Amino acid sequence: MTSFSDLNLDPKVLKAIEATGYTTPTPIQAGAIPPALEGRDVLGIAQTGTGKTASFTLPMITRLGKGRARARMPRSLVLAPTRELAAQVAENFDNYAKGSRLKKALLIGGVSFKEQDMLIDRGVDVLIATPGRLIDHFERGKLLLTGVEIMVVDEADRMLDMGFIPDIERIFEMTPFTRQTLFFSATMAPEIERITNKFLSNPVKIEVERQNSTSETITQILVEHTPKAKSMAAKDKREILRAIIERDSAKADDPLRNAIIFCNRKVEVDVVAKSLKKHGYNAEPIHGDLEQSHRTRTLDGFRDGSLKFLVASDVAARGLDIPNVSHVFNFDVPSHAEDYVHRIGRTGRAGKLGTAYTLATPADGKYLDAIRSLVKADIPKGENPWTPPGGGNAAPATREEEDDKPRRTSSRTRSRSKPKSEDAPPVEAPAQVAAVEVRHEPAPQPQQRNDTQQNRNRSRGGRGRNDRDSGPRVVGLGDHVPTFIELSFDERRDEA
DNA sequence: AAAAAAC
Repeated sequence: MTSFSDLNLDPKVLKAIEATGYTTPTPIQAGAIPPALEGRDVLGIAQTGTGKTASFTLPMITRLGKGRARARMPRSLVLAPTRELAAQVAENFDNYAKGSRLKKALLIGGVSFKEQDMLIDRGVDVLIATPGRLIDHFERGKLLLTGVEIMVVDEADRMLDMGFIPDIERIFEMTPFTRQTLFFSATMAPEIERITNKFLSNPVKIEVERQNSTSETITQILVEHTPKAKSMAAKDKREILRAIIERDSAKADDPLRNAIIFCNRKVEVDVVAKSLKKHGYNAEPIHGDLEQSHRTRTLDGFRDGSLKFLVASDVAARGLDIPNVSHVFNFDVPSHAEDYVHRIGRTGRAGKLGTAYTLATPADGKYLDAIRSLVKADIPKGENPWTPPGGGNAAPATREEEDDKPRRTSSRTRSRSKPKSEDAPPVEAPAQVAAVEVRHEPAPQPQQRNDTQQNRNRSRGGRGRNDRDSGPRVVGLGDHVPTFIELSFDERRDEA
């Protein structure tokens, strides 16, 4: 078994790792760090929770150790899809770069440019950014990416989901082709494949399975409910949610200590958070419409335990590393099956046990099917601890007056009936997220490139990035005008 | 049916 000390990392980095208490690299770290240190491109196929972040920060710090940043010319660049993820990478970087003199800047939206500008002006070794803000800085002429030696794309599949791929391509094209690229994605969708073929050069491909501690430690439970009317679904689910919270808080083993409650829509996040608060629960919402400072504060509160219930949109579904989350609730069944895996992966982390509830109504059938087929397993059904007043679950409507309210109004917080949190024995059967195949492919063949000329002539203006494999035809950087510069603002906007 | 990311 390798240990970090076998990995040729900078002694100062090793010291910082030691201080964190880790001794053994995770599979993605063991696979990615050695080639990354050699300067090779790396294609890492790994989920969050596999130690992915350290697998690029550690070699980056080591490799950047020598050399010095120049004003406005960062030496490395890390791209992350959300502000929170970027901030998390920055934190990780701070931890491991303690002993070094490396300067870093975090470029994310929602905060002022001023401070970010100042840092860039002084020169940074590491730039950690979300695509939008990075491009904004670039457009203002505050930033040159021609000095980037190492570029990291984290959570590429999520970037794809969020429509960032064109931005990512533009950013790739602003950096020198001589850069080293470390590229991470949980899946290899065709579009991701295309990007990696285009921008990675003879990468070392490392594919690791979802960490056991994630899948095997999560108890998944499906709670089904048939509302008397469709419009009652949300209200009923809020009742069910509280009933489960009450029941599981009182459990002897693996009791509920805290929870992330995922909703599909931002308005629903607000409604559920408000409703929980109204019922005396310590809950706060988090989603993209909230001010960044508020988002940060809320997340910090949840991390340090002062906030017990985080009601979240999918902004918090992926990548966020929050240890000690005992429960995850899918208040809504996610409409993208992969999001299910990401959401429930927020619990059961670092070897701890976790419970993931999914509240479903008959309308969710086809999404549940998609989830079942993705995880290649059934989600065990658990008991619904809430009984609607005056009747069974599937009984015909008797309280129509409540149902007929317009949707907006009825989804406002009006929940009032006390949950009947009888001690229905929790029916739990452990389910596992299907393991992803493990494949280590240390050295795939070089890509065959013979379309250099076509690439060069493409209307988007970027020269073919693949020229790298077919000889030193591209000389220097001067002939390359970043694509987005050639487009007007309107064109850029229309492209998006 | 949506979320996220730039002013």
